[in-house]
Amino acid sequence: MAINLSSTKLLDEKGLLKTNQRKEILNIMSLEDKPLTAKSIYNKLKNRNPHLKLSTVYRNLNIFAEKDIVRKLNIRNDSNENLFELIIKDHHHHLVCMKCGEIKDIKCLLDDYLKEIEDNNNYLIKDHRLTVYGLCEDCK
Amino acid sequence: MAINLSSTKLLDEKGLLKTNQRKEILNIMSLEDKPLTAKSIYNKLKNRNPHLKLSTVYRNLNIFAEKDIVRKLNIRNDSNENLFELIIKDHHHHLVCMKCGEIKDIKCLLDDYLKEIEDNNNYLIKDHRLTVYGLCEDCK
DNA sequence: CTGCCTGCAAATAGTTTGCAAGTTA
DNA sequence: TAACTTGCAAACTATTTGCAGGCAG
Repeated sequence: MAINLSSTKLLDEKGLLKTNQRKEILNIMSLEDKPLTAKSIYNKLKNRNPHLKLSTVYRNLNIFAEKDIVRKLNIRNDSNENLFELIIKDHHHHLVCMKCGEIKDIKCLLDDYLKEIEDNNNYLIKDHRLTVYGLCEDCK
Repeated sequence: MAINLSSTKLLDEKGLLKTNQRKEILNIMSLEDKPLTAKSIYNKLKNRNPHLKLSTVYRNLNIFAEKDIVRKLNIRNDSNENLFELIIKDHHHHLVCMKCGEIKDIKCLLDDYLKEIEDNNNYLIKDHRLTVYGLCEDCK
């Protein structure tokens, strides 16, 4: 389910300069059906653009995160690298296989629960992240 | 709600040598009502034991995590440091204030939802972590 | 042309590791 | 004493930053 994304339009909307590096980063992220690390994005792109630097990827991912184009997950991979995913309209969570590392998207059914938390704790709830860990069909 | 913990008993049960450093780390963690970073544990302990090294804290937190004494959270603080908490019998989640950083424990009501995920995806679910972000009473 | 962006190199910061000396049982 | 743990210093790895040149608008 690759996302159909117009990277130039998105960059325009957010008031960011439309550079090739930025468009390529967004395009790669929209083609993948899972969160990516800065390094994996870099590796996928450096064939086409040998001048691209990892620091540029990091820099833009941070800018995208500030502009709510991208979300920095609080799941990290085994190498302690951050994972990033495009923010798209449908909110979802992640189901992670503890053995092979497969990540699936799962739907969110937490609205009632969140309302209860909000009332009980006198908080204004803004966001939440759920990660479910288990063994996938092949690994269990 | 500091946990009443016998660190020596716990270390015994897990087959770990009962050193002062380990006991002190566990005691500090049981006194705190929130997840701690390696550095904050180190800072709290180095007054009493000036020889203690940060690497020793890290080393033991990792050993504790392997032995299921401690849990490494996938929330990180602003400095990108890992947070650790004692694993205690009652499962719970975290409610984090986005402004002041306060972390509260909240109860888990996800059993039905998890069962549904398990069935829908053909996974065997082993664990899950929810973090809810918002603004606390004082910050909102 | 003007300011934002990138490549490059070097710095930061969190965490890990090798080793010799010290401690636990 | 034998095995395990710690202090110490140094390495490692992910991420960030300063700067000069390059590119988008």
